Amino acid sequence: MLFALVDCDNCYVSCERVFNPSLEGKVVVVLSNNDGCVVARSPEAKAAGIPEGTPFFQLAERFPNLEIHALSSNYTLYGDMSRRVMNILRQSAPDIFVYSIDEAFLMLDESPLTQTDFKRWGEDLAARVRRWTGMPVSIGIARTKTLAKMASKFAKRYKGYNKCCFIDTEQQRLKALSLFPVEDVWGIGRRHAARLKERGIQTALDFTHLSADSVRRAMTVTGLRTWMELCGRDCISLEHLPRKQTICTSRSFPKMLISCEALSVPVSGFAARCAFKLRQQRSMAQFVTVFLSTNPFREDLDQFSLGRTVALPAPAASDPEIIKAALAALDACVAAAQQKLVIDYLELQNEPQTIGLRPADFQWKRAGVIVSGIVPDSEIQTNFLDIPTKLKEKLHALSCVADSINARHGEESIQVASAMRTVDPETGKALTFRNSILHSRRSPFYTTDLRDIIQV
DNA sequence: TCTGGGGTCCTAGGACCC
DNA sequence: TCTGGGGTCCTAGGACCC
Repeated sequence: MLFALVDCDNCYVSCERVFNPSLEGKVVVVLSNNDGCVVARSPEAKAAGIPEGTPFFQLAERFPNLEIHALSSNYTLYGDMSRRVMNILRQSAPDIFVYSIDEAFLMLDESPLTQTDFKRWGEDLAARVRRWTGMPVSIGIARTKTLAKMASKFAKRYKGYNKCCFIDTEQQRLKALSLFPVEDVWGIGRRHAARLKERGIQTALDFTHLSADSVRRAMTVTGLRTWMELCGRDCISLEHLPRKQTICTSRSFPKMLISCEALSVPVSGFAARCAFKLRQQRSMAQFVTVFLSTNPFREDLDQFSLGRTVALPAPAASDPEIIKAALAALDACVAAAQQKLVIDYLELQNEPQTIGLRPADFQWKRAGVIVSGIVPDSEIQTNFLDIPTKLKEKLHALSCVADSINARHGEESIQVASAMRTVDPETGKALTFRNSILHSRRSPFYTTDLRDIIQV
């Protein structure tokens, strides 16, 4: 068995360039929600030294002489382009595992009967994806997934590979390991890389020379798996549950929020979004968690973060049920935050110089909803004599109808009112958590909205 | 002024049970 | 005087990924 890892080059930037070729060869970055940080960079941006995660507002002062094209993220466009690329990959290999929006593993049959020239096959596939979608991809092929990831980095880094690197023989494996920095290995993050370097481990090859025992001690079995994969033994399984075990929707707010009332609007929206994701994977959740946190960058303000979980009476995936539980969890969060303020107040009264002072309310910068205890909806036990069960079924059916209306007429065509209680004073339109996110530099929805279709 | 979002896995340690 | 042993479950926190 061989694994091919197909990875889109600079995915978000490449999506933008497909529809706006004038960005070709320029310094381009794509920003996170609210135009916060740099999340994707063109090769030119990387070469210019722009680090990933740089706050947008710092770009101008840190790179005054650079002409930077900064775009808001357009996840609708990226998701659609990703789907097109994955469909082409699916035609080339029957067994494919989509690992993220820009990556997929392809399982390749290596039996002597097939006698495929894999290097050539990979080059053809990359060329086909490019021709049919405009997206550049790099392909790594090897006997383990970790080695395939490594191969794809070589394919990306050196033009000579013609978009595909095949690590085939034992000599090629050792050579590749010796050229590969240990911090770039899939599964070795910043922390472990720093500790390894302290011990003089620089390359992936050095890492494989450690004993299995010492790797296990320092990096647990996950590190040991990486070690074995680099040695050529396939042991990272992709038997991933197609159903996620937790689902989370969270956002930072453009402006900080204080009151429970103000928080209830985005929290309802996050809850509805989680409920939608549950229905998409045909599952239901048993628990709903809400978390809040203040702005860690504002050292002048009191910092606090907390979360509260509410158990649902029965597994659910309808908007009203998940929202109701989320609002209960939000109430619990706000009550706990109030309690913390009271304790802080009592502490202030202990010191003569702070007697009479009252701590300021917390200013919340970020909130989120997590649903957990996820079970397939086919396994839900129903009791036909139970009236609440009947009501549950109706609520679920109602949400499914809303899903199909939104699929047909666009996201947020119809939704639960508690997620849109505020109105934009300027436009008079209902404000939801999604349309209140800033993305002033977003490209059009070229592939998913007829009004945005390119005119030639 | 302005600083992202969504996941998984593993381990240690405490609570609890008989 | 002398105070066990074995197990499960849950949670928080750390580490990793894109």
